[in-house]
Formats: sequence, structure tokens, C-alpha cells
Amino acid sequence: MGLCGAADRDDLSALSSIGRRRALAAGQVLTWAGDDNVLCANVVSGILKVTASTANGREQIVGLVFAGDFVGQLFEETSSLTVTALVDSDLCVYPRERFERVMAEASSIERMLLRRTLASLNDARERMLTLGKRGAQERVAGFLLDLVDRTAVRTVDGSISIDVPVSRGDMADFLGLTIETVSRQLTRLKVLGAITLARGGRSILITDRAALEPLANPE
Amino acid sequence: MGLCGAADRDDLSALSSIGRRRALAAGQVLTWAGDDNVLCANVVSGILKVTASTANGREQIVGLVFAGDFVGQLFEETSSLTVTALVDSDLCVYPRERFERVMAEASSIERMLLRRTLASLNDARERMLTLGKRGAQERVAGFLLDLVDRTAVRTVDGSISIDVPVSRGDMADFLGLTIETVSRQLTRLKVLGAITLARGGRSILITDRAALEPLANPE
DNA sequence: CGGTACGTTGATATCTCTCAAAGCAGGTGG
DNA sequence: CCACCTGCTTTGAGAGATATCAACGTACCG
Repeated sequence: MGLCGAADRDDLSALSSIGRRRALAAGQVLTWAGDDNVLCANVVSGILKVTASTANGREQIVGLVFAGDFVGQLFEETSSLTVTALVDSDLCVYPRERFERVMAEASSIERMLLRRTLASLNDARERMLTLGKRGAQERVAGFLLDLVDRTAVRTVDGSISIDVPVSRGDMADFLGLTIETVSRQLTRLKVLGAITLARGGRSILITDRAALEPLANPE
Repeated sequence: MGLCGAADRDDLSALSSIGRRRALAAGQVLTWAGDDNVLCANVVSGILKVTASTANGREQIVGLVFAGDFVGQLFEETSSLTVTALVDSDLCVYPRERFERVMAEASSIERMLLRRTLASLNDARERMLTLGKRGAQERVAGFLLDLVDRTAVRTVDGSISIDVPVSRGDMADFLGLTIETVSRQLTRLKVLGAITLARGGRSILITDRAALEPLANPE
């Protein structure tokens, strides 16, 4: 799974011979921005966040990494990003340089990674549009809809339950907002009857998806 | 040059056999969002912008493409981005699907493209940080400093001249601001003595780079 | 039964956008 | 050569949105 999806059998075994399993508890950091960029990894299970930060400490989540995804900055000597587990996660970790050398001989891996990187770039661009041109309500509503497609569980009554894997602070850092505006937008959605909050806000029930769509993409 | 940088000789000739030269005048569009995604290209000379837009027509420039860069969304059936020439440009255009097939047999091309895509992704992430967490002044000052590294020409008196390749509108779309705030920030920088404007704002002279740096990265 | 971390709510400040008008440069045709 | 037109830029005033600061509420955990 993951990088392995369509890769060649030999290439895979070459890779797996340099990989090491590693468990990361929620909150633990895999990689610090500024450190030597010594490793990369494939996510077996869990969710990680990738954050960039300004000189004065403001943070922006520039990517979320789910099971099957690859994480790491290949070909960079020092890392500019911090990678942190949002929930308990299992990784397959590789020494970066060795990974690059193996990949150079394993074109199926290279091809796979190119595909993924292109997909990530598309994601990143979609998010630039959000960060540059969308209002708070659109960002929050859009975020919920994205989550639905990734992590949703349908309940018996037809509404959709999301176990939000991130805190309000993470949502804010992801969306380029503050905690307070995220919270306010969520209660707004609650008042509109589009969602219901539970478990102190960590669990969101989407009761009216149709109501959410136009808020995420107004005309 | 371009994709060709370190590519294998055979791979290159395979590529060039499917490529076609094409000139694009400033303002002309190479690719429209929503159209069938039939082509990709290598920029020989010039500068292009890549824009994404919301359902209701707001635009965000998600990338600038310079000489030597590759442009196009591989492996996507329909394009979600519009690509437009900012200045008269020369391209080497390929049919997308054929390009993909040739690339599959040409690992040196694949490797090259992976490198570039990874670099674009890093760019994109840096820009997410800007769009999500930086103020107008930081964005504008930072933009100027970025341009310096790309297109600057040193003048005899030690100040730096930029021929800004984009209109205020483009700068605004790039930075996630409006034309007016970009303009205001520029005059602010002018008042601070960091820059001088000429040619109706199209040419910017950086008279005090040291003054610009802390504005782009305060603290 | 606190305590602590997280979430919500409120009041206010700040920033950027919006709308409107005026200034400037370049191009065209008289 | 000048006048005018057009598109871009600048400037201004005011509205609107989000951030900030502060307090309060709530869940989870020892």
C-alpha cells in the first residue's frame, strides 16, 4: 500500500530493505524545520501535519498527510518544514539519502512518487486559492466538505459523522484563520442547522450537507 | 536547458520529436481552466502565470513560470488551471498524453520532472505560509525581494532595478490582496525610501534592500 | 473534586476591501 | 504637434471582516 500501490516487486523489496517501522504518538514530531533533513517516510496509518513557520513564529499547516501518503522533502539538505503526528500513527521511515539512491535505480518508485508529488502540487494550488481569495465561512465549510470525502462515516439516519482529527488551533493554522474565527464560523454553521457539535467540538455531525455546499462555494 | 538540463541524449531526442515551437504574445492564453487538458510545455523564454479561480470568478495566481520551467498538469484529464503569458514568450509545446508516454520510457526525463515538481511544491508551500499568515506589507516586500533574485538588474549606483513583469492586478492576484492595497503598500515603501517607482509604476528601483528585509520578515 | 487544556463567546481594535474619483502614461487620429 | 481617449495606477473615505484581548464554559483526568 502507499508508495507500493503499483510499484515493481524488485523495487519494493529494495525499498523495504532500507525502511524501518516507527510508531508516533499523537503530538510527537517526526521532523523539525531547520534540522538536517535526514529522513522521509511512508504513512502506514494515522494522520500527520506538515507546518511551515515564519521567522517570528506564526505557523501555517501546508499539508495533511494520511495513510498511504509519502512525507519528506527529497533532495533538500535541510528541512524547512516540521512534521507532527495529529493522532497515533505508524510510519515506514527511510534514511533520505539512501531512499534517493534506491529510487534512482527503481524507476517504478520514481514514477509513483512523481504521481503523488503532482497530486500534492494540485492540492497545494487549490489551497492557495482558498488562502488567497476565500472568506472565513467558505474556508471552514470547504474544510468540512473535504474531510467528509476523506474520513467520513455515514450514520444510520443519513447524516454524516466526522471525527475531526485536529484541534481548533490546527484547523485555524490549516485555514489561515485564528482559533476564534474558526469557532465562530462553526457555531454559525450549527445555528444554520448544517452541523451538530459533540464531544466538546471534536466530533462534527453533518446534518445538512446540501446547506454546506453553497456556503463553501457561493455564487 | 530547461527539462533538458541533465537529461539523457536519447531521451531528449525522443522528446524533441514530439515538441513544437510556439510563440505566445503577452496576454495570450495557453490553456483554459475547464478545457480538455491536451498539452504541456517547456518555457524557452518569457514568463507565464498559472491561475486558479473560484466558482464566482475570483482569481488567484498559483504559480509563475519562468524560462526553463515546465508547465502543465500531467495525468489530469481536464485542466483546472489557466495559463497565460505575462510577456511575449517562447514555448516548446507537447501533446500531454504523448509526453506522458515518452516520459514513461525516458527515466532521465522523469527524474528531471520529479525534481522540478518537488521544487514547485516547496514554492507552493512557502506561498501558503505567506497567504495564510503574513500581512500585506510583508507580502509586498517579500514579493519584491523574490523578484530581485529572479529578474533583477544591478545599476551602476548600486541600487537594484526590477522590471516588474506584472501589473498591479497580477501582483494582487499573486499575493492574495487587492490592487489598491498593493498600490498603497508600494507607496509606503516609497515613502520609507526603500524603493522608487518609475514608468507609471511598472519599473521598481530598490534603493535600500536592507530596509526591505525586515519589512518582509519582521520581528 | 479540582485542575488543566481546549473551546466558546463578547467587546474592541486593526486591517484590508470596497466604492468612488482623480492622476498619469502611452497610443491614436486629427 | 496636440487633444483626446483608454487603461492602469494612485489616493481617499468608509464599510466590513477578521484579529486581538479577555472572560467564561466545558470536557477530560488524575
